[in-house]
Amino acid sequence: MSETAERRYHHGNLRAALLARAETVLREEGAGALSLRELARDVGVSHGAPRRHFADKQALLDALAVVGFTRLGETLAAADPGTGPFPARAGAVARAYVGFATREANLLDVMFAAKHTTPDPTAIAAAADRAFLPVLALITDGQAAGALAPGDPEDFGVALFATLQGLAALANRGMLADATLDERVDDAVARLLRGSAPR
Amino acid sequence: MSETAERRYHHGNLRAALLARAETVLREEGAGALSLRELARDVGVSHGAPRRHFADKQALLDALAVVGFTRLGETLAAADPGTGPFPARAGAVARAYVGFATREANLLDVMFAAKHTTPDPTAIAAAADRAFLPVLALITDGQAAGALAPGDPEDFGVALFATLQGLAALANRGMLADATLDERVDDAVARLLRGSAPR
DNA sequence: ACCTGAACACCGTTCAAGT
DNA sequence: ACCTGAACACCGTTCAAGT
Repeated sequence: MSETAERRYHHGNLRAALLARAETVLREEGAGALSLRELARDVGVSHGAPRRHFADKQALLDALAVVGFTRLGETLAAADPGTGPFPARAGAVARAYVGFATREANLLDVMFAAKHTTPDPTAIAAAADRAFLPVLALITDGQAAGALAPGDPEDFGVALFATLQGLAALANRGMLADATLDERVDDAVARLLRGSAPR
Repeated sequence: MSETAERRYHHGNLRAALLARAETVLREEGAGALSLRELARDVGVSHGAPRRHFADKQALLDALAVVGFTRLGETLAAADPGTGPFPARAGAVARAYVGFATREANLLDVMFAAKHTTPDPTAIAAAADRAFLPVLALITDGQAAGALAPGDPEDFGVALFATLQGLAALANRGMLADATLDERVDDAVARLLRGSAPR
């Protein structure tokens, strides 16, 4: 294992290894605990080596954000049953979103950090857009089925996303004492759906 | 309460001076630029001195969070005209919240950071509760006026706050390209009000 | 009581040098 | 092309000593 594995490792897998380790540290200890030097140590490489693959710490965080949006997109796509009444589909996707947002709270912080000042800021935006594509399709279905008033699907999409993002933020900060998160989600989504029905 | 106990350093109160300087740095450069050592330098004191007033960096951040919630409460209270139709009052308060949240984006990050692991975590929670008191009163008025369905005011409050917090987050991350923030706020609040009317 | 200054153990970043 | 290791300038935190 040693010779070939070492060689392969150092020739092409360092970026992936750093990213994987960073994801674990992020999940377990938060973004504040991320250190390029410690990551390098963990992965068995000198502290200067990461620079080859991440120009600076922010570049590493940006790469984590892209990973996060990709995972989120998969989660959302998998959550939509694709058939059945619109409110049931919307509720399933909504619970999946806040589930992801609370399970991966630290990752979410990195995904929505206001810092992305790196070489290619569009990479993150593109990953984010891709993640929300399944939701936009769902909304279009809802309009076609007469459950939602017609109009730009993004209007409802923004309102829905804002609601869920806000609920996740409250939950992650421990500010949702009285009711459970899913109850809050169901209640808020129900209000939004009622207020977005055709009139 | 009135614990401005006039601790003196060269020209006055070190704790207050550090806090004031920290608020400026936070507003202009973000939480990442906050350094206890630099703050001490700015204020003309040795790097060990802040420790007298803030046990560690997190204690400073927590104190900033309390300041932020206090300011937010004042802003919300001032925004409610106190009379007039409920939707107009709710709209005014909603716009005031997102206005604060976008004007003081860095402060908001600190206020809602998930870190508060310090001696007195209840201080922040208490400040937050106090900040939202005026909104709860407004909701009660709305129920009395028949604009909102009866029930625990906190149910509507959580949904409203989540929506606004989410919109502010989107705006602060530059993810609200198409429409202006106030348009998004008005649209989302209108949906929420329609969906929360008595049936 | 409040502040100073040295000390310690960590960082991120840069860069000449190795392979 | 990829990685090492020394160097630099910064941190947060601790603590004996000063005032």
